[in-house]
Amino acid sequence: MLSTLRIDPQAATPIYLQLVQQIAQCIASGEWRSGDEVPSVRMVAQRFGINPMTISKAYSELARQGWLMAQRGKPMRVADCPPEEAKQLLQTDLHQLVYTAKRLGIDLQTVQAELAKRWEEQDDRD
Amino acid sequence: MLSTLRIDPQAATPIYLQLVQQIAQCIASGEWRSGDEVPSVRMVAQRFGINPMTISKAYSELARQGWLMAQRGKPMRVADCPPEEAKQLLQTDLHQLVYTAKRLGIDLQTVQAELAKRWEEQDDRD
Amino acid sequence: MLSTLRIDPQAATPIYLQLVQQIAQCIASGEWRSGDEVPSVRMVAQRFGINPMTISKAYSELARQGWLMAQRGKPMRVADCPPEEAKQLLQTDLHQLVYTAKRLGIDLQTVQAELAKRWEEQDDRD
Amino acid sequence: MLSTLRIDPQAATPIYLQLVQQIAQCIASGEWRSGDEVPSVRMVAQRFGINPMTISKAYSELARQGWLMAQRGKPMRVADCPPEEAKQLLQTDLHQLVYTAKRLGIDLQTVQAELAKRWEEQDDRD
DNA sequence: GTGGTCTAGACCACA
DNA sequence: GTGGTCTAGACCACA
Repeated sequence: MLSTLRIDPQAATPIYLQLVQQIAQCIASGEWRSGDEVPSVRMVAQRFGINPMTISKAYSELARQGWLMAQRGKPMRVADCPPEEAKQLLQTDLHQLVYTAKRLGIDLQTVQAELAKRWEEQDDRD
Repeated sequence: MLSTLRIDPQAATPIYLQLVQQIAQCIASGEWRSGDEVPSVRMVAQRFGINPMTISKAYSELARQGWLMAQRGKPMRVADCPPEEAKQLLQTDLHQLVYTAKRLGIDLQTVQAELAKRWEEQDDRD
Repeated sequence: MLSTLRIDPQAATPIYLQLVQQIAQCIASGEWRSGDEVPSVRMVAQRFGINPMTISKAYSELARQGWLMAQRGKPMRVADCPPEEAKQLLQTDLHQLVYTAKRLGIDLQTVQAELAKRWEEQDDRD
Repeated sequence: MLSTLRIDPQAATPIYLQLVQQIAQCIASGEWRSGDEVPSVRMVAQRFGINPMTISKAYSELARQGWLMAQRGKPMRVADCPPEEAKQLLQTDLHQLVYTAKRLGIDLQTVQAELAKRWEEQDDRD
């Protein structure tokens, strides 16, 4: 499960937030399945050379948002029913796009065309 | 020109960045025209109750990106030729959207539909 | 006797404490009677899918508080004379309530009213 | 504002939670007023001899819950409109009390009487 | 000045 | 083994 995560310590967004966003997407996309055990704080810490508390902070936030379940003394698990926030992730991006496009005076048709073009070119990885 | 700007001191994004993004869009959209004098640091500061240093930082960044021109001793002006970055603004948002959609396993058709729906509903102001 | 207990592995309060509190209440309320044999550690463990050590810890704590009697080699039993702590359970909750109410500046009359209302609505199970 | 807070490093409840609960009550009770600047993380840390991160964690949680407002670079403030959770504080305690009383088979009248008695005796401080 | 993030490392309750 | 809390101390962006 760890092989999907990409951490960039140099990035502007804090490390713990990078983890939160990426793991949320892993769950929303079904890559991490409900009930799966999540890699332990220590494992992730060692794997990426990050302080355990940083991962701990990310996991806590994910539990608070409902993506993960915490059970005392046991490893965390992917929550049973991925929350509504899954769809929310896309909506946030759509909102930003529409906002920018309208401000720039670009019409829907052009945006749609650009979107289609980009869809072809852009690797899933980026 | 100030009436378009909306500053949210509570937001996660720093105030100076809010200014940078919004002013860049004002210029890209033609709302602020090439050659126009930009409102002085003091004016903006007073208008929004923000520290002048914050506006100053935003203006410097905008000048660096080529949106504004600084002339010693004179007020800043909107740059002659709005840079290529105008289109870049949209591309950044498109990139983020495509990335999320692909991760979630949503197909292009669905995204286009959602985009069209959102386009109708979303006010230019939001 | 087990059918009364409700364990929530997700809850913030440790499982062993959930057991302690609920069993103490079962005894205080007379549901579990003096002299009754208590379900074995293994039975409880199996029934709820909990680690036996967790139940063991709860039983020890209950014995220490005087709710249960341990007899070498024999199953534990409900203690002969339910301790004074029975009343104590209510007092603890009252203390917390009064503390909060006074801090919030709510008067006794209002609290009494709220209490009566809640008394009607709240199921015994909750 | 600091003189109201009482921290017990020995207590079972984590220090940061003690802070969260007490400050929430200070706000709900009107002792800390909307718009007031909150003592800085460093001040509280020094005052109680606690690590700044512990206070920081408490403040973040309070901001997340809506009790405090964070503004980048400026001191935190008590939020404009204390959230609905104010009433929630009392309800939580009431729920616990009713639950216990019913389990013990105590009737409403008795509980009310005990409540009144306790109300007289119990100091606001406890 | 402010809060936010991160590290390195300790100790804890819990299972 | 697990996650949760806390310390001491550093560095950062921001105002």
